[in-house]
Order: sequence, then structure tokens, then C-alpha cells
Amino acid sequence: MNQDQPGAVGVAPVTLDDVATHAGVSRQTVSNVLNAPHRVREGTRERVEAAIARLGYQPNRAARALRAQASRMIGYRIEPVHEESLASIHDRFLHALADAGREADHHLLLFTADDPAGELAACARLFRTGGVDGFVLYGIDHGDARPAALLKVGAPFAVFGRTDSDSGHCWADVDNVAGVADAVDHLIERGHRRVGFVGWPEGSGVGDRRAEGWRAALEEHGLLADCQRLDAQTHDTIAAGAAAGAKLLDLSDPPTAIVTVTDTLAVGVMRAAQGRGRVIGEDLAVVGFDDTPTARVLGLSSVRQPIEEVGRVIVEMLLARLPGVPHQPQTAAGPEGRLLRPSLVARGSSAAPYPSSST
Amino acid sequence: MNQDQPGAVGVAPVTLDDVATHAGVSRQTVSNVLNAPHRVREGTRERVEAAIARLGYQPNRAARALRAQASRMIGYRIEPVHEESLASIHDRFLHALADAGREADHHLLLFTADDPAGELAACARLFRTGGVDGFVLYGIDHGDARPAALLKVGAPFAVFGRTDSDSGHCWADVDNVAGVADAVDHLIERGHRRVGFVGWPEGSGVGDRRAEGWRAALEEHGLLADCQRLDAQTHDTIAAGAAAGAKLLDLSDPPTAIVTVTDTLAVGVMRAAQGRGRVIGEDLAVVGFDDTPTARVLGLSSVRQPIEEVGRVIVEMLLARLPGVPHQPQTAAGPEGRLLRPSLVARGSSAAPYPSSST
DNA sequence: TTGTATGCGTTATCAA
DNA sequence: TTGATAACGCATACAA
Repeated sequence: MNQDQPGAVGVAPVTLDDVATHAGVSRQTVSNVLNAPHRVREGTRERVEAAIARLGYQPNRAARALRAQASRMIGYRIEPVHEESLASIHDRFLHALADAGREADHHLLLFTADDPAGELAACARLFRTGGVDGFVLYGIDHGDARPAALLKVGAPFAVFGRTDSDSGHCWADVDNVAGVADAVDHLIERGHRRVGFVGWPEGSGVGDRRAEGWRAALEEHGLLADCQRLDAQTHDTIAAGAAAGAKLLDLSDPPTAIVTVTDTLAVGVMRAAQGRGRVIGEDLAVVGFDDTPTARVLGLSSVRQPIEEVGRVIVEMLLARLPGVPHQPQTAAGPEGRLLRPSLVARGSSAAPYPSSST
Repeated sequence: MNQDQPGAVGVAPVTLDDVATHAGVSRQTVSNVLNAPHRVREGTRERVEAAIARLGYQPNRAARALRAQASRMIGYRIEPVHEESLASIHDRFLHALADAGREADHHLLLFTADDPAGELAACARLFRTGGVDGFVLYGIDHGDARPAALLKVGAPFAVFGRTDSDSGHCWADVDNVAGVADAVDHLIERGHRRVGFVGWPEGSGVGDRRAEGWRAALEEHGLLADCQRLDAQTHDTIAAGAAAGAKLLDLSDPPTAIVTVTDTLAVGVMRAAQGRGRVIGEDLAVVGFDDTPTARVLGLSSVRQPIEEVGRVIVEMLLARLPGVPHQPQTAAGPEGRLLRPSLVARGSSAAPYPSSST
């Protein structure tokens, strides 16, 4: 009828031998039916398949892993939850990874570590003990020592993000420049001419690229000169965002719209504006980054990262590089890196058109 | 110097045999040093330990799993991210699980499923193939068919939440009654006499218990009669919360404070109140449930679940029931269930004392 | 096309 | 106290 395991209650596991006995063949033939069906005669194959279905046989993972020297596991470090951060990205990413792995019968192995050093130690250990076939690294940015270290360990891996020198490993990243540029375009389209930016301190690849997106978009519209002084840099908390927002709003010629490097900072900016009696979406437009649940609640426009796609792409790349599973012709095992485009989610905070008379 | 693996670059894995050769003993002796140190002479042991350290030997997980019939893996289904929900609980829970497992050298195996049926099929498969030793189930509530089904499969598991008939498996849950009761107590202490409640439709254990907490606390203070009509029930979206809040606020004798079954609904209530020109924390007190990041942003008081502790306790219980790892005397393998107390996080939304003259 | 033998790395049993 | 042997379940090379 169906191929579910027959309602057996805590039964003894079915092995290859059981199936072989049942089908009246050797266990090697059963193995062939599973791993090289073409090498077996049709009649025999059907008999074996029937036995497999009836007994609900499923190959033992440990045995398979031991024999094949491949665990079909992908290691992933789950980081502690930042209480300050609003991000739900991590959750989405994790789900995407697990989902992508499923299709290739690879599962995610989650582990924790207290710091990057601990993470590397854990990675090395997991890899050397055959616990995982490779890793996915999250939140890679300039100066991250993990890629080089993992390379040294000899473990395959793929990362979300980029270091200053991406070499020898594959990566996927969101096009942060384009993301912020889209936000700026959107605001200019609505009539804004003075668009500010609240970013992170210089030095992080992600932050610098988002700032670059702001600058580039303004330049393209010939507005850079007007907005030259309309940016601020600070660390990623609501309070800091409020301070930065206050600074910009208190200028003699303040921006009519502000883009921020994260939703967290956007919330701070909104707070500062409201504290000055300004109505978000009317007196001041704000666009954040990450499309967090909080942004939805507050009606904050935000740049949404295509995390699900990033996860899919990353797993794809990693699996392509794993020895023993040559899905592809493995000519060059696919591209080294992929840049994915985020999309703007426009909400009330940037809804109202702005009278173009603003200089 | 240190016991890290010597900076070997992608070297061949070290096996028990390598260590044995190196130490001039048989591999069985090496195994004994690791698994039954007392059965080996001190001198030999030291020699073997030195070899282990020098070679950076670490036992192969697959081989160990095959031999011991135990993968040292805990299965966990990661659910799709609810776009509507504000919860970060899931993230915290996951981290807690991974962290708790680490201490016992157990790791989390993540998998996805499209629905409960798919989840059960995946569980059965993972368990029968030796991929995991047991499972942790999240979000169990009345009418959940998974526990019974897993029991039938014969897989050990522990759940977060309770069904109507918890039997045969261990569970941990948050004391929802006490959580909401604490919130109500807090409001009464601040002078409120008319405390409303926005909950879920009847039938869910979690929702009903939270409603019960509201009822019980009011009764204890002799205020139940006054507040009898001050509750509403709806599903868990911001819009629904706003509607429910509007209904309560538009009563001829409206509540001065409202407790909600989730932060999501609380946000809705706040929105309804603000739409009516009421200032949260002054004209109306609101307390939510879950202590989401959004609650922090909005200054919303909220009941915080001790998720980290729940995770720890659940893993502890599960491991205690796993065959082969008898940490405890395994008399009765510990208690069947544990109820953990949440704590109220008071913020601005319930800050101001309310003049006790309100009827 | 099918079956036999062997080994993946570990640990349990038993004999020395 | 130590070592030889076998077995966990599967898959590969090779022989029939």
C-alpha cells in the first residue's frame, strides 16, 4: 500500500541482511539495488524492492558514514542571542539551511562555542572525528580569521559574507551596496533631496558597503554634494541610533529622509524624531535594513535580505565541493562566490511623497 | 604544551591503531585507557595518554556510533519562521538545547518538515536509521498527536509543553498560570482595579492557562466580579489584538490595565489605545507575554519565559532516559515533568501608579 | 548478473 | 593487566 514503515512498535532495526534473507538474495545484491540499480536484473530488483518496502528497511547512518567516510552532516555554530538586536535573520537562515540540506539528505549539526577560538576548536574536532563533512559559517566580515583557520584544518566550508580576501573557499553574500542604493532611490523618487545615513563605524565590510550604497546612489542623482554632511556613524543599539538621529535632525539644514544600516538604528532614529515632535512618514522618512519583525510592527520600511536564497545557495555550493557527492560534473565545482540582491519593503515610514521644494 | 591538535594541515585522521603503534601497545589497551582507565596500569596509561595527546587522537564518531548503537545526536525539527509572530523564543530555545547537549557530548541534529505528519515520518526515519538517539519536541499543546506517535515509534523524547494527558514521556513547561498571575498582581499593586485580558480562543492549553492566571489572580484579590466582562479572545495577530483592544476600551466602564496572552496581541492593544489618544503607561497599562525584542523596543512590560532553563532541563531529562548513558542511578530516571516559573519584566507600559479611585 | 571476502574504527568478550 | 578475536551495518573490489 504505502511505503511507510509498518506500524511496528519499537521493533528491532532492519538490516541489509534481513532484506537479503527475505528476498532470497545476498546482501550485496540488495546494496546494489540501492546504490547501482542498473547492475541488477529487473526481476531480482523488484523482488528486493518489495522486501525493502515490506520490511521498511532504511540504511543505517552510522554504518554508511563509517564505510563511506562521510557523515552527511553539515556543521553550524549557533551563536548566543543578542538581547539588543532585533534580528530574526538568524532564524530564517537556519531554516533555509536545514531545508536545503534535506533535499540532498544532508542534515545540520548544531553546536555552540563561547568565542571564535572555541568555535574553531569545535570545528576541528567535529571534522576530524567525522562528525560533519563540512561547515557553514555565518556573519563573515573583514578580518575574520575563521576561513583561513578552517582552510588549514582542511575542512570544506561555505560562508555567508565576505572577508577582505576571499580565496580558496566559496561564499554567498547580499549585495549591500545595491540594497541601500535601492532605499535611497526610493526616497529620491518620493521627492526627497536631502537623504541622510546612519551607519556603523568604518572598518566592517558590511557597514562600509551599505554606506557606499548611500553615497553611490546620491552621486548618481547628483545629490551627493547636498548630502555630504548628512551621515553619522555609531554602534548598533537603539540608544546610539537615537543619538545619531538627534545629531542629524538638529542640523541647521537637516535631512528629510534617513536611511540606516540596521533596523535597530532606525528605531533609534524614529525615537529621536518623535521626541522632536516629528511624524514619521510625513515630516521624516526612515528606511532601515533587515526587515525585522519590529520593522513590521512599527511600519518601518526596510531592506530585506534574501536569506532563504542565501541559505540555499550556500548549501548548494558546499555540497558541490564535498568529496564523494559529485552532483555536478565537478569541472570547477561551480563559482567561488555569489552576490544576491536584496529587496526594499516599503511601509508607512517612507510612504508620503515629499514636496520637492527642499533646499 | 597544549592538547590542541598540532597544526597539522588536512592530515589523515588518527585512529586507535595509530595510537597503539605509537605507544607500543595493542589498540584494545588504548580503548581501555579511554573507556575504563582503572583497568590499566599507571605506567602504560601515561604512555598511552602521551601518545594520544601527541597525535591529537580523537575517536571517530561514526565508528563509535555503529559500535555503541548510539549516535549521541538529538533530533529537533526547526519550524518555518512565522512572519506574523514576534517571538525570539525559538532562537533562545535552540541555543539552550545546543548548549545543554554540549556538556554531555551530544549534538543537535536539525531537520525540517512540511507538516506534523512529515515531522513524524522524518522522526521515525531518523530514529530507525540511527541518526539520532532521541528527540526534543517544541510547542506541544493539547491535542498534539506527536507524543503518542513517537511513543509508538519507540523513540525517547522530551517535550516543551504539555498535552491533555502527559503520560509515558517527560516534559518541561512554563507555569503560564503563575506568569499571568504575576502580571495581574503587579498591576493591582500599582493601583489598578479593572484589569482586562486579551487571550486566545479557548481550547489551547497554553492560552487557557494564561487566562486562568488572570482569573485566579483577580479572584484572590476579590476583584473578579468587577472584571468579569473585561476579557476578549482572538487569534494571534496585531490586527486582531487591536480589534480586541478597541472592544475593551470602548466599553462604558473600560479597564485601566490590560494583560495579553502574547506580545503580539499587546502591540495590537497598544495601537488601539494610541488610536484613541491614550498614552500607554499613563492612561492605560499593558503587559504582554514572551518578552520579545519588540517589547523591549516599545517599552512593553512582558512576562519572560525561562527558556534557557527549559532547554537545559529538557536535555537533562532526555539524556537521563537514553539507554547506555546512565548518569543517574536510573531508579526511575528522574521526574516525569517540571514546571518552571516565568518572571515579569516591568517596563514603561505599566510604570505609572494608577489612582485607586476607579469604579 | 550475482555472490564472497574484506575493511571502515570502535568496543565487548574472553583468554592469556 | 594486557591482547587476540569478533561484531556493529554497509559498500567496494573482485571472483564466480
